[in-house]
Amino acid sequence: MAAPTTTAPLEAPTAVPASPAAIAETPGINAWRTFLHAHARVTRRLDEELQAAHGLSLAEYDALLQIAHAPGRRVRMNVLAERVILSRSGITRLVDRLEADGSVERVACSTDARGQEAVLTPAGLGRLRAAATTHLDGVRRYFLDRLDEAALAGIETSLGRVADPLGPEGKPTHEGCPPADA
Amino acid sequence: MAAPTTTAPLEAPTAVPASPAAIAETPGINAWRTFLHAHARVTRRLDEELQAAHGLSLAEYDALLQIAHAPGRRVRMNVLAERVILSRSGITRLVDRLEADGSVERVACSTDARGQEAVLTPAGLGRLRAAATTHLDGVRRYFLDRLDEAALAGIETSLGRVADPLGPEGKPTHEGCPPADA
DNA sequence: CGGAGATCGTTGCCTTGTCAACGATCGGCG
DNA sequence: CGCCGATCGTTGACAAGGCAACGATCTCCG
Repeated sequence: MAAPTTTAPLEAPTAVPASPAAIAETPGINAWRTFLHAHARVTRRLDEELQAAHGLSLAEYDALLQIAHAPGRRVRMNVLAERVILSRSGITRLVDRLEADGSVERVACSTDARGQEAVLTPAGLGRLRAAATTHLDGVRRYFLDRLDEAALAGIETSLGRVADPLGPEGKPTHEGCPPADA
Repeated sequence: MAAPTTTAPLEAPTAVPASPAAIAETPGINAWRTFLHAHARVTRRLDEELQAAHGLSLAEYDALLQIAHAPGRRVRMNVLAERVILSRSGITRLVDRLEADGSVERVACSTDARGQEAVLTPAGLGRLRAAATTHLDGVRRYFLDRLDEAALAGIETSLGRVADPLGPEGKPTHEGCPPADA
């Protein structure tokens, strides 16, 4: 999803003047606008770099990372979807791609015959580690280096409040199908 | 673009343990993660609401808004593209859609025969104003209300630094084709 | 003036991701 | 046990956006 950028509503349809003078009215709206802008710019950059250097999209990188961090280096499709914030079909396709280039394997879940797990292959781990360098470097350059510690802390707690509950999904993430091989 | 969510790299491929214990290593990386998460959640919500209530995507809303704020309620495709952060082809298609439902008209630019301008129609203005209510309400609920003034100010200046130059585009936005009718 | 290169908006083709629908399976209740 | 609704992952059809290429035009420089 490309990320749009602005927000403010408009004046009464008064004459037909032209003055873009009255933009900021809802207090704080500029913070929101800045937020959107920052996200759009940075993620686009990061995605480009990751793609150029390793042929991975940001979403794919993220998925690999999630799998790598999971116990047994395996994750139920299910869970992966919500961790990466993608629909189930989206995850199916993303894992299709990762499987096609050998980064991941699909195995049936031992405790639920409906389930599939995405398991990281050694190749996938290698790819991820290589990509991580690029990615973290980018995050540093575009994000971390521009902010001092206080700002980072502020962002973390502020936006944490924003990211958290946000509606009718209060379920804690249940770990799906803890692998019998651990 | 759905927005991916995580970042951290991994441990040495030690044994094959399973402990996701060592995640945060690059200092500040959590701020980044939180940032991504907050964006993904909030924009998805806002987009859904806007879509449901007015049949507008966030990008379309944004484009309408940009046009409405421009002098003469008209903007060169060109300029619109960079304001909404979309490629030129992306803007062509977005304006196609807006034109199809009568929110916008395309007119040739009087001073540059290559140029097109997107002009807001009265219908488009109406749609925008209706949508603005919904949208601002959402922004308030999901974003502004969760942050106090200090946090908002912090976000604005911090992320402002992040959004700003960000690479080889230092050109100030030139206003394209100031309309002869103003 | 005239030609070379840049810029503008559009288009074809491709990728990514969503939604709705599907078959398979799970879980609970009679 | 047997059925019914919920859940899982996949698929087909589709929307949105990017890239590369195009014709038209502009701009600058000789």
